[in-house]
Amino acid sequence: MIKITLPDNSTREYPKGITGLEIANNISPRLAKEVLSVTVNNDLFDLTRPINNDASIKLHKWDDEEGKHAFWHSSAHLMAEALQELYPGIKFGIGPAIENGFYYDVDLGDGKTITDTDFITIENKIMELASTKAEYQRSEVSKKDAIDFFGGRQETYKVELINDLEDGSISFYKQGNFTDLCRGPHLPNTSFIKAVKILSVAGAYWRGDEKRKQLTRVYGITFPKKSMLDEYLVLLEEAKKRDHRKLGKELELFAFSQRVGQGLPLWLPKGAMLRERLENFLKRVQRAYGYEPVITPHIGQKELYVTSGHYAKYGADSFQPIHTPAEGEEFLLKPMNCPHHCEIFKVKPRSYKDLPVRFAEFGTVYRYEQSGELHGLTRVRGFTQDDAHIFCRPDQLKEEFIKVIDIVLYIFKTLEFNEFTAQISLRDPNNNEKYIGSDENWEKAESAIIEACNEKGLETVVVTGEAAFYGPKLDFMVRDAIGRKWQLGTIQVDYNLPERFELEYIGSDDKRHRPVMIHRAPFGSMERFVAVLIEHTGGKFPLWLTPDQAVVLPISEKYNEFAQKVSDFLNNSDIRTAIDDRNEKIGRKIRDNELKRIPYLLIVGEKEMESNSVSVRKQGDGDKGSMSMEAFADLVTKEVEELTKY
RNA sequence: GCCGGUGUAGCUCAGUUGGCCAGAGCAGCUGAUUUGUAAUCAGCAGGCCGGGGGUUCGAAUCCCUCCACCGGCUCCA
Repeated sequence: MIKITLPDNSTREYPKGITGLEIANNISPRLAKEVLSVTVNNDLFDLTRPINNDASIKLHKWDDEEGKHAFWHSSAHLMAEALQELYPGIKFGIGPAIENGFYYDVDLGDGKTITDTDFITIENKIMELASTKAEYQRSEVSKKDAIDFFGGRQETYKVELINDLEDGSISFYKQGNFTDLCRGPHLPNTSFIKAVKILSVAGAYWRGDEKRKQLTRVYGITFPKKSMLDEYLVLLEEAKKRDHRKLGKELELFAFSQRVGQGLPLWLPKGAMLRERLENFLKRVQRAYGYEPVITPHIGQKELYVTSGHYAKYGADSFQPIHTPAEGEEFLLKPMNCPHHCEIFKVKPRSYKDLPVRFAEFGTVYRYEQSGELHGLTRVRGFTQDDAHIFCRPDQLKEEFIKVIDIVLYIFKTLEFNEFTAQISLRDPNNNEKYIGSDENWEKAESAIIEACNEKGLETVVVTGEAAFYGPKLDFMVRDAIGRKWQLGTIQVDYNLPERFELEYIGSDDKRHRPVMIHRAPFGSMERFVAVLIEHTGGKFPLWLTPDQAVVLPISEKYNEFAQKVSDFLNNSDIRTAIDDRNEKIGRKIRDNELKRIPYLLIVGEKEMESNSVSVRKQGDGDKGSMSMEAFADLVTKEVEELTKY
C-alpha cells in the first residue's frame, strides 16, 4: 500500500500502482468525470499513469491551468492525427497548448498550403477521430529507439528535437494511428473532446529562427462541451468590437493614409484633444515630481547616434540618413531622445548639489519597423514618447527609481488600469555581444532595479534576455481586447550612455564623477497608450478625458437658440459641450450620440426652456430627470474632480 | 522582412460558371416634417471594382507584378 496526501492534507491508503483517475473515482464519481490531469509530488501525470510511491497529489479539472493544458495538449495531438490523415507526407514540428487553445507546426511539403476553407474538413476529421474514444498511451523509450522510430518516418524535425534531449527522459504518446514525442500529460482518451474550432493558420519559423524553414502553424481550440465553444466565439466577437482600429475610425480619433505612409498615424481633432489632455495630466504630475521640460529637434547628426551606440545597433535597419548639400554631412531622423538629453546635461558643469536633474519631453521619434510588424496605433513608425531622463548620483539611484514607480502606479490608478504585470528584463548572460557596457555596470543596474521593486513590494516577473542593449528595465504590460500583451510604461537604468557621452558632475570631494541615468516613459508612447486606453474602455473614456463631455439635443429646431445658450453656458464653465441641431427626432439624436459614447446628453424642449433647465441623460444609464444648468455644471465638475483626485 | 489571407462608394457589404449602362443599407446633399428619451419620409448625388501589366471578341471576376490592410512568425533602442 502507498500513502496519498491530498491538497487538504488528508491522507488515504491505496494499493501501489493506483492511478489518478481511480483515486478521483474513489473520492467521488462526479469528480472522476471532471478531472483531466494530476500533479504527483511536483510532476504532472496522466490520469491513467500508475502511482508507485507515497505522494501528495492534486487533481486538475478544467478550471485549473494544468487541466486545460492537458486538454489542449491532447487536442493538439488529435489535430496532428487528423492532419496526418488529410495531408499525406506531412512532417511535424512542435504542438503545444497555449493560453487559449493550442497549435501545431507542420511541414506540408513544398508548395502545399492550408487555407481557411480547409478548416471545416480538419474540424470534421478531428471530431470523427475524437468519437473513436482512442486512448492516449504513454511509453518510455531510449534515445536510440526514439531516433530510429522518427528517423524511419522521415520526421526530421522530431529527430532534431530528440537529439537535444537526454537519454532516459524520453516518452512517447500514442493515440489511434498517431505517435508523438511528448512529455505529457494527456487525457485518458479522445472522447473528452466535444467541440473544436480551427482558428487560423500562419507561418512560423522552425525553432523561432528566421534563417530556418518556415512551417505552417495551425491554431485551434477545443472544449469539453459544445456550449463552451459557442460562448468562446461570442467572446471573440465582443473583443473585436473593442478593437482600437475599429473604434478609432468610428469615433474619429485617428487615421492612416497610404499617401503619408504606412505606420505614420494622423491624429484627428478628437484624438488630438484626448491626447493633449493625457499629456497635460502627465505634465502636471511631473511638475510635482521636479521634472523640467526640454525640447529637442526631430533630427540629429549621425555622429550623435554613433556615440550613443544606437547607430551600430539599429542604423542599418532604420530610416536612411538624410544627406545635405555640404560634403559629408549626414543626419538621422531621431529614433531616441536620450542622446539629445545627454547633450543638454552637458551644456554646463553640474555639481553634486544639482543632482538629480530630470529632463522631460514629449519627444517624437521615428523607427523603421518591419512592415509586417505594424499594427494600428500599437506598433507604428512615427510616435511620441512621454520621455524623461533622470541624471543622478549613484547614491540617489534607488530613491529616484522608486519615485518613477510611484508615478507609473499613480497613472495606472487614475486611469483604472487595475490589471497589469510588472516585468523585470535582464540581459541574457550567454549572449554578451548583444549588449554594450561592462559586466560591473550591468550588475549594478540590475540589482538597483530588483532592490527598488522589492522595497516597493511590487509583484514582478523576471525575464532574462529581454533587456535593452544599454541596460536592464522594468516594464509594465497590459492586455488588449483580444488578450495580446502590450508594453506600456518602462523604466530603465543605464550606466552606459553616461560613459559614452562622458557625462560628469563635480562631487563634494571636488573630483569628477559619472552620473547614472534613468530612462522612463510611464505611458510608453502616446500612440500605444491611447490604443490600449480605447480598448480598455471600449471607447467610453473617463469623463475628464473624453472629447465631448456633453451634447445638447433640442427637441425641435424651435429650441436651437436655447440649446446654444445652454452650450455657451457650459463651455464657459469648462464643460466640453456640443450641440446636435440636426433636423431629426429626439429618439434619433439620442441613439446617434449614445453610439458616439457621449457621457451626458442634455435634452431641451418647451419645459426646459421655460424653467431654464436641462433634462439629463447619462450614457448607458438613461433618463436622470431635469436640473438647472448650474446644477448640471456642478455635477460634472464634481465628477471630474472625483476621478482625478489622487 | 517571411508565410497565409483580404482589397468593390466616406462606412458595412452584395455582385452566380468571364457577358447588357456595377448594386444595397447607412453616412452625405436637397426638400417635406417641427418632432419628448436608442433609427421620420421622399428625392438626388456618389465607384479607374487598390495601382500597373497581360490573357480574351469581352475582365470587378482568370494570370503576373507592385502597394496597402488583416492573422501569425521574426524583430521591437
